[in-house]
Amino acid sequence: MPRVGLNGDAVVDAALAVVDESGPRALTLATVAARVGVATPSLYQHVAGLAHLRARVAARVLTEMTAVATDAVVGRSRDDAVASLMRRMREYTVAHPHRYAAVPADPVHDPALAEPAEKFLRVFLAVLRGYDLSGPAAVHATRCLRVIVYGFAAIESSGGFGLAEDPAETYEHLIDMYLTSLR
Amino acid sequence: MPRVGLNGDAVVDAALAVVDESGPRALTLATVAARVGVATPSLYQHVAGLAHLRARVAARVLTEMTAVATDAVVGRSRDDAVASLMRRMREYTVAHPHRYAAVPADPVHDPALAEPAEKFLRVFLAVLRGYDLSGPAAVHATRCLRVIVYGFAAIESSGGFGLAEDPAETYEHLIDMYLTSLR
DNA sequence: CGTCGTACCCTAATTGCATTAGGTTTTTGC
DNA sequence: GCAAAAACCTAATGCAATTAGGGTACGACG
Repeated sequence: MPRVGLNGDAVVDAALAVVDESGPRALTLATVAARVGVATPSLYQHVAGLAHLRARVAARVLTEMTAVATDAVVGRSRDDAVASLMRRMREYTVAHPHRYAAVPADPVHDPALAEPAEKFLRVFLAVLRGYDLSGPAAVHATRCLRVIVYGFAAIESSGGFGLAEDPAETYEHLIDMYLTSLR
Repeated sequence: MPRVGLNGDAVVDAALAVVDESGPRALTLATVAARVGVATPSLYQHVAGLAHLRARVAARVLTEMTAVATDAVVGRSRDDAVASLMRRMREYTVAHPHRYAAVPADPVHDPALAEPAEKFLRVFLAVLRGYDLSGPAAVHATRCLRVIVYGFAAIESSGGFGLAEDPAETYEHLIDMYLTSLR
């Protein structure tokens, strides 16, 4: 019987493919096993179980988003950087709507996700360093940014904007709103 | 054998109790059945299945939120009404964090939820009628409001705000930000 | 007061998934 | 080549949803 030659990353790859195609709710060990051509229990050689696989998927997505966010802000500062960050985040969630939904709203609570989540947040904090915000003000500003980016992405990627108006335009309003509030 | 005398609403009541105590992910027919003192298959007399039960729970929550929102805005207008609406929505999600998470992000897609979701949205639209926004502007303004309320609630109710700063203060910033944007 | 029919509720059985246990075979390091 | 480790398998268990089909309380109606 030919051996597949799997490893943890390959399993996460397959899981990500499943998520992209059918959403996070379709992510089951059985589906992933079928996709990589292996019996379900064989996956336990590479991941500790469904919960662990989900965590690894989320970690992968967070890492990707951190890369996108970082790339969006290099060489920019203040309003330019913030607007670029926000637009790129939306681009990512539009391109991979299900992938986005695979990361829990509270990544910090999962020890396996704490580090990638931390790194992701750090980009937001860094971009706000261009404004002189005292300690607490920086926290509030970061949270507001996060609320807007997260809230918009969650609603848009689940098809929540039913009407004809372009969501991109709504998003520009939100960017304006946020930048104005930084004054 | 004593008969329980169940009905659809009682099942939804029990489901809501489960959600309140243990979150939406703990909502299973087995748990609900145990709570009302009945064998699992007996629930099918009153609800069509787990998916249907979830939809009914979500509808109940949406209806509740509509009542809260409506109450928050009666006798008020413009900034006063908007701020009151936002604060009351947060109060609700703080009081029932799990309940909030039981309604899907895209309620309009589920035919069973379309009507209560519609009614809920109508409150938001109504409160913005106090500003003279032309057609598309009203849509964008409603969406922005929804993004902020939803995003904040989602993050706060999942414990996403780790730091020491008071989330209420962050929320006031968001209210200010939004009201300013309406000028 | 009886009895009839409709709900209401049950047990039994099926299916799909996660997970554990315990083999067997391929690969790898020496 | 050979022993040990690693990758994979089948078999078995448990839990939840769902379907099928049978018994029984209870209200309506004679």
